[in-house]
This record gives sequence, structure tokens and C-alpha cells, in this order.
Amino acid sequence: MSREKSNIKPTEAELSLLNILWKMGPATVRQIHETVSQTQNTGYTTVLKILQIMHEKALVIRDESNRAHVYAPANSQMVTQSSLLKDLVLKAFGGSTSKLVMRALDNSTSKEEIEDIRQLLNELEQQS
Amino acid sequence: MSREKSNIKPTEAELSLLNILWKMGPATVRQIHETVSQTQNTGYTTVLKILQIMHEKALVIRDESNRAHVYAPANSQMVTQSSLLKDLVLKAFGGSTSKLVMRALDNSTSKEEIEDIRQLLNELEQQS
DNA sequence: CATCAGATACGAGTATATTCGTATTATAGT
DNA sequence: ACTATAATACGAATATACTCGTATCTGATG
Repeated sequence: MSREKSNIKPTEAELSLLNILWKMGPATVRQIHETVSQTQNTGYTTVLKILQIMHEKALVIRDESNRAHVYAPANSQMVTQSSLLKDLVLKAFGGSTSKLVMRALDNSTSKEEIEDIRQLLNELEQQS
Repeated sequence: MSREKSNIKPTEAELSLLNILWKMGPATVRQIHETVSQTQNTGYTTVLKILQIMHEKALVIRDESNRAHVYAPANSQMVTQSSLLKDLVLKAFGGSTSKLVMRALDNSTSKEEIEDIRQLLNELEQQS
């Protein structure tokens, strides 16, 4: 079983571009660069290069039918978030999701957030 | 405010050594390497070098009074876990801890884990 | 005090990530 | 078709992570 799909963990720079794509939807390098430029100081060709590398890694797909290629995430935000979480659970929490969750809640969580989570717990419990 | 304490994110190799130190307590390079060797194939000097770098980064402290230096984590496991979580929340969950928690719970959580977490929620709610 | 085992220090090679300048290619308007 | 514009492709420079071989140092023992 070689690596068919992109189970690859995106790097930090790659993840920041994915975040933009999930928010904007499919976009050209120019559009992505414009958005990036609002918060960072990154050259156009840098963004291009990272997208090309992401394409090699199958982290994004691209439509080459127009001259300006249109990039889109290969995986949903949900899938990627789950994958990153799984990785952190393994490497920093001994494989225990609940330990991670409890540590996350320890820190700083508002009352509304607590209610949201309680709600989710109820739903989860009914399912299983 | 320069970086006094080690708010530095440990790399993957560094984190794996920290995990060993949290479990074993303070240890020499030899002891650490023996433990590492049980699961990985890593040279002695590689472990040594990583520990030296971690010392430069202030991720570990070391007692040099004996010939074989004794290494110990600079930060508790709890603090490090929180720091890693905070980082992931920022980079992959738009700063929302509850989104992270809910995604983590989505995936795979047993009934006992759900109960543990509900318990914690109750305690948190009483505090605030 | 010479030697040897075992420890640290150092430096270099490899790999990956990030950055951007320059070259090349393609398209639209004249 | 020519040219200006704007896109991609490519290659190189820099930074960090990881790995390990070799050199150096230290201290215990004969």
C-alpha cells in the first residue's frame, strides 16, 4: 500500500495556503497571493512555488485548462484537521484523544464553548 | 520581551526524547539512547546531538556535575502539550479551541472517554 | 602516570522547507 | 505577425532538522 491519497502532513506555509483556499474556494495564484499579502509579506513566485510543490504532493488539485491555473484543496478542511489532530495525539498524547481534549479544555474555554461541546457529547453518546 | 523561557516548539525528534524524559525522569544520554533503541534505530551520537541542541534551545536542562551529563525536561509535559495545542489551534482551527475539541471528538472516542470529558466540563463550568 | 573505556564536542553530509530572481512560455490586442 | 503583459517553470540560496563519524577529553584502574 503506497501512498495513493495525500495523507501527507502539510507544512506550515502549505497549511496557510490551504486555509485561504478553504475560505475562498478554487483560486488562481494571483488571487491567493493577494490574500496572502494582506497579512504577510510574501513574493508572488514564492506562493506559486509552494502551490507547485503542493501539487506534486497531491495536497491540491489544479485546473490547467486556462492559462492561469486554478488551484483547489485536494482534501476537505475537516479531513485535514482530523489528520493533524491524529498526528498530534500520537506524538504528544500517547495516542489518547481524550487526554488531548482534556488538555485543550483545561486552558481557556468560554461558557458558550463548553455548552457547545456538551451538546456534541450528548449527540455522540446517543449514536453509539 | 525577548524569549526568556522555552516557548519554542520542539521538533518531532525532540518531542520523542522529551516523551522519554517525562516518563523516565532525569537520565543520561546512554539511558535515553537505550530506551530509544527499543523502538527506533538511532545512533548514540545522534541522540547526544539532539540533546545538545535541545539544551541550546533551553528545551532541557542538564546537570554537568558528573561526567555523564544528566538531562531533564525544562518544561512539564502539561505545559508542552498546551503549547503544542495552542499552536495547532492557531494554525489549523482559526484560533477556536472548541472547534478543535469538537473535531477531535468527532473522530474516535469511546464511551468511557466521553464520560471523562463530561465530568471535566462539569468541573470547568463550576469554576467559572 | 600511562592506558583504556566511555563520555562529550565538533563538523560535515543529507534532507526538507522556504524564499525569490530569472528564464521561458502563452495570450490578447494592435 | 509583433509586442507587451502576465503567467508558469526552473534553479539557486538560505535556513532548519536530522544523522553520524571522528576527534577530543576525562577519570578510574593497574
